[in-house]
Amino acid sequence: MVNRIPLTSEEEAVWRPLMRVVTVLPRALDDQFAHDNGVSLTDYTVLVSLSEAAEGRLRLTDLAESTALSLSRISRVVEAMVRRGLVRKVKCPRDRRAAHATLTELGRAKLAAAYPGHLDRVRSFLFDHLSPEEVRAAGPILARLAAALEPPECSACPDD
Amino acid sequence: MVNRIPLTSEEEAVWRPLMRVVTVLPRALDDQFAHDNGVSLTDYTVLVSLSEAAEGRLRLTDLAESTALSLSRISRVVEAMVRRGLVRKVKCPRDRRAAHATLTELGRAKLAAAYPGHLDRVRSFLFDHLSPEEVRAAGPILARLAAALEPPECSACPDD
DNA sequence: GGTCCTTGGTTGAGTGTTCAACTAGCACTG
DNA sequence: CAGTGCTAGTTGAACACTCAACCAAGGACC
Repeated sequence: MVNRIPLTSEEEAVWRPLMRVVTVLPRALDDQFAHDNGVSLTDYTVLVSLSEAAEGRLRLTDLAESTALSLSRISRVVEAMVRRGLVRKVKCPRDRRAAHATLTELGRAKLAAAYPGHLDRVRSFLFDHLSPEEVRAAGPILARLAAALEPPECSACPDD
Repeated sequence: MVNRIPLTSEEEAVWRPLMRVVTVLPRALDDQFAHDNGVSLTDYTVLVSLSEAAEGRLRLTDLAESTALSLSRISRVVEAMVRRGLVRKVKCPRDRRAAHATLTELGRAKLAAAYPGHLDRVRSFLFDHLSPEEVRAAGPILARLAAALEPPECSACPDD
């Protein structure tokens, strides 16, 4: 079942820098946020998710899903953001267990303020080093990889 | 100085799944390690770095560099691994400030035991979803990105 | 409308991680 | 060889994150 043939050197040449990117990139982005604005990368991700949500609100569970963070983490992060006035939590009238998170004006403002610097970093970390063709080619590949990592609840996968 | 033009949709299609991969992949690998063997992804990375080091040893600072982890983290991680008998710490005779970390037999054994399962996951997360051409194409690109993230001490970069 | 199972969310306690302050040893200068 | 400054590593204290236990509400079934 386990394939013991080691990675080819070409595979190594993909895996190693990928791991490097995966460990360094989040920290690099986080540092930038902490430095420029008073929000962490996690906070920023939450702000973005909420700003893009239909009706501008999300249940915590959906927020967790859309940010790829655990529910307990989202629960605490949102709690902290509520304290700082970035988001609001409203009890869902439909399901009294659920809570919706929405952006406050301050949250929206923080997001807008953080955006340009973030964009700048994204370019300098990533797109400044990729040709347009590479960008075009990378999209579908990354989408496939991201999908492969979601498995826990695969929507329409054959039972394996 | 800051380029405020938002990402193109093609860039979005790269950035979003990349962030997803970057947040989910480390956790997925870590879970596997925690489950299969008694080592974390961080531990495993340390074991690999040491096993590949010239003379089989590295100063903590170099270990931090080669694993892309902070020195203080490495210091604590190594301390914990010493307690568990996976590595040994030897005072460097040349520089009495420095300490070399080396693998113990147990550490080497743990690494060997963890390797096949790890390999398996690497394939199922990554290489099972890439064609050989994609692998070949991705290597140099990722190398470039990883290099772009290292900036703190750029070896031969023009002063900017 | 009671019983049982599931889902949404919170929380206590433990672990991991970071930052800044610190010790100790090296290296250069005079 | 005192003085200054740098580098290797450690550590306390704060913070982030996770896991598992938990409560409260919905839903299904009888």
